[in-house]
Amino acid sequence: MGRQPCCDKVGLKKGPWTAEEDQKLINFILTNGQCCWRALPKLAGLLRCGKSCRLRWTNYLRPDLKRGLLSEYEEQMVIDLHAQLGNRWSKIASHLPGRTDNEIKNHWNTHIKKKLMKMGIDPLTHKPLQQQSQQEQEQKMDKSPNELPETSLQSTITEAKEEEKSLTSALLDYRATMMTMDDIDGFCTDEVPLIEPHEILVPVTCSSAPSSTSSSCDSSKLLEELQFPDFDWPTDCNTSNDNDENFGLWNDDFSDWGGFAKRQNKGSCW
DNA sequence: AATCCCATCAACCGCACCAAC
DNA sequence: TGTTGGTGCGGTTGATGGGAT
Repeated sequence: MGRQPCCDKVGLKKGPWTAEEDQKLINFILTNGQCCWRALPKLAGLLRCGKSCRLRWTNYLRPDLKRGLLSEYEEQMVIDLHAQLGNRWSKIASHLPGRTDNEIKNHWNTHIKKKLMKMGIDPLTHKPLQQQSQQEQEQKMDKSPNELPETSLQSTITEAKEEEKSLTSALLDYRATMMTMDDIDGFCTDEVPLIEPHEILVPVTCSSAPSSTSSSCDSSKLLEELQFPDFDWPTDCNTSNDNDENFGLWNDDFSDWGGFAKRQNKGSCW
């Protein structure tokens, strides 16, 4: 006997969220806290499954989310953390306050992967591609040393390797710089520390308007305009409401939101 | 101006994990 | 100890916008 589906899908809405749905969800969570996602849609008057609500909240509506592209520093952190943790996006995201696993995963697949490939780094192993292919070749040689034919391709490969070498050293230089920054902050990626929000100094270039999909457009407007009635906003944030980049300012007082979340989770489960 | 193609990212799906019983 | 239900996670899909032709 298989598992029950997370929700009976009959009559439930799918696809992009409307501003109205967003508002319902936000209002409900801010009033009641997050708890029992399965029951939430009914109680909040939403025709969505609990899973969908949770995802919408954690990936898009949470007020502590940073919007916009990842900074160079964040990107480098993602790369370093990925080297240690692999595709454990939620773990990686936990080191980048205001970023979601989904966001990081998407950014990895669309930007970082390509960037690394261009630099001659294998995004899976984080090793230089040439070194990897050499290893693979050696393995092949071990298996069948006489099978490798000398082809004209090899000279081309050598040229490509030279190019890769320079790219790789460029990357290593870059990483060394980043490591120096880490040293300054007392951050060593080997330890994979939890970074306190106040330690993150990320230039918020939120002019990087939130994504352009239909639902997000509606919702970003909603988020800008929305007043959260029962929510104790950090003062910094209130003072910056007239600024389109205000989401970034959450970083300054992220701990307050953490406290809020804890409070909400602790006490107010209906 | 119309169409095609590609990149991006929000949202979905299915499985894994964990706590409660 | 096994079962069940709730939640979290990672992979994948599909809608959308923008650039190229």
